[in-house]
Amino acid sequence: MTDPPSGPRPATSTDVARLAGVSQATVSYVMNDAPGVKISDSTRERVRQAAEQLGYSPHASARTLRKGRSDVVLMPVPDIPVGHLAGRFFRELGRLLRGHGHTLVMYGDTDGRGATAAREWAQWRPAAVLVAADRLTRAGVRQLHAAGVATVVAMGPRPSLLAPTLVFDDYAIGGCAVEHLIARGRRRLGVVVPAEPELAVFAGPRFEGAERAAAARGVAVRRIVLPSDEAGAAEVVAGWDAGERPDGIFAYNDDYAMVLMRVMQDAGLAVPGDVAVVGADDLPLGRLLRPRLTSVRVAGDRSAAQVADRLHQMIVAAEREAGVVLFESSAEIVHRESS
Amino acid sequence: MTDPPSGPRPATSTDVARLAGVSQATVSYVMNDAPGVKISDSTRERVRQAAEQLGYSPHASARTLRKGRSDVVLMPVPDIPVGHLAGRFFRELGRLLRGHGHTLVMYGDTDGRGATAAREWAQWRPAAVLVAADRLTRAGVRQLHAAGVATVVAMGPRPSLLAPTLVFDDYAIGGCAVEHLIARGRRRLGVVVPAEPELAVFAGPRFEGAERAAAARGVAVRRIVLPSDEAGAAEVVAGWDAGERPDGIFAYNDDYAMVLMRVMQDAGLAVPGDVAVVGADDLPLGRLLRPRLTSVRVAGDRSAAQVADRLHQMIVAAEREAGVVLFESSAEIVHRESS
DNA sequence: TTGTAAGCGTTATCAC
DNA sequence: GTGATAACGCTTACAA
Repeated sequence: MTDPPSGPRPATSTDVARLAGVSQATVSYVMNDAPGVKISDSTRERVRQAAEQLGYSPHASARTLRKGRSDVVLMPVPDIPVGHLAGRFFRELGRLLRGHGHTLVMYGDTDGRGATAAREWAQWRPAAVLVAADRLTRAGVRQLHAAGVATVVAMGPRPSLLAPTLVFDDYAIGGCAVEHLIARGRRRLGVVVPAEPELAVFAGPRFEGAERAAAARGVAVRRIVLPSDEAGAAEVVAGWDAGERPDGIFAYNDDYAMVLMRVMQDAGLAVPGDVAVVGADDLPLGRLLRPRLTSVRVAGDRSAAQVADRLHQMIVAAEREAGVVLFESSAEIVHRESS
Repeated sequence: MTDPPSGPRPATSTDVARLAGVSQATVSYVMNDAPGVKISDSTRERVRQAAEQLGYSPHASARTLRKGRSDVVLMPVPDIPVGHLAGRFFRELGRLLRGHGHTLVMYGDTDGRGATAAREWAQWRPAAVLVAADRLTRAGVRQLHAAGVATVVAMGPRPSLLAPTLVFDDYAIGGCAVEHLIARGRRRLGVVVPAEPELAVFAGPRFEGAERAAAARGVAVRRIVLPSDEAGAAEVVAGWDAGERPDGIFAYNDDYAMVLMRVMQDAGLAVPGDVAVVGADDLPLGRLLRPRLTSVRVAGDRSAAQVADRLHQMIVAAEREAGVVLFESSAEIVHRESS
């Protein structure tokens, strides 16, 4: 791949041993606080000093090779924009996993799935793989397990049949929004589906959830395919007849809600007078709009801390029961002025 | 760290060799398309088949150990929220680096700096490290080079003295905004500095850039420490005397600009009548506001493709000249209704 | 054209 | 308590 390193070689444990005047194994014992091995305090101290002096940093690959598995929790991420909840959640999760001796790594891969993708992830012999549920196949999971990956965790809108799952419940988001709209007396409901295809993974469940909740109350919903740019959105709105125009819209998320509100207002429609609008994700900016945007807030039923603990436990025990829910997001309405 | 893997061991190149009836070395040759080694097509095919059948995935750590360096481009990221430009830029960069055989990896680390942090990054023997300029020290860079890291790249508002740099020019952003405000006839200028301390890295340069540009035109700027929440921001605005109130404000970025606009309007101030407001980052949402927000758009002087190419070249050649600018963002005003 | 064998730096199993 | 020593899976001279 690349040329060999030039310049001074990095210090190895052998170098440390030489400097400290002990055997190489002793260095390893000291560095890892090996259990069941007694090392005198003086030796311990000398080794520590020598390591410090040489700027010794154990070679992660050598360790992984020897142990058969790294301490990495691998999160392969294609180009999907990460929502706000997820963003915060994973930052926190990463911080917490460190406390358990793991390192959360976002791995910029292609958008492949199944066994082929799994093979690439497996190269790194991670302790766990955290990946979108729809990128897993039975063969892929098998491949990962065969590669010594202790734990495969799926992420998706519902429990995966292939692995324990972090459930980000997009169905509930749609349902919550629609229930609110109905409670506010709206009956001609519209649900935005982004025109941008990369959002389909989230949009599908949000729409379905909305549809189901509406159906349960005997209300129909209409699908509104909306582009995220103002001009395109304006065209969509301009195409509405007064009669068939919705009086309540779940706009997929706050971003689309803002575009929609703007173009509807420009078209002379009052929000919420003529049309109520509900977004999702509860972006800080939404509450600054006129009218302030009603939104579905997505929260977790469990803290990132609990997920981190559980994940660690699963890695250690090599648990791999499918269908288990490690985390489930909950949806709740934040009622403001737009609905 | 964790228990050893259970179940079937992952297939090794030796397993593949056995199945294909060739030597282990041959497997390596075939898998890597080794240059200067002729392998008959039939052998090649048999090896390929065997690898496929066993679901063989080469052990990245073994490869790294042997070669002394991995193909990873490591990007250690603490909890700093990534701006929009940066987000898009790095997604693109990641995609492009794959084409060169590298893998961009976001590494969730602590927020340490200097040699200690470098030691942790060095563990992975990455081909390159991409990191915030202020986390680098001379010792840290030396440590990385000693660990065989071919290339250390800094990211910051100006060329680093320690490494080649991706310059995200926050000075220019502040300057651009203030020049615009002055051109629009504003003379009592305010510059927002977020109350949130984690933004200081960006806020400092943006403020300084604004200050310098103003000074060059004989105008003073006033520092406005603004919290990001509406109530806090409202308090700040309420504290202004009519006389000393600014007539033009650079609001740090679009987020703060939106809060500021909202609370100023609620306080009875007209935008841009009484106060002109300029944001930065040109968020899509800004143009949806009333009035539509003027913003400083941050663009690149070079495409991510060029940076990827250059970075690859640097890795291969182990170039490490400090002061070189690999990328420099440019700032340009997007004039809308708020100024 | 293919096989043999020497390491890469670490951890773990034994002797001492 | 500490020190040899044998893997771990791979790449790459060099031998055949």
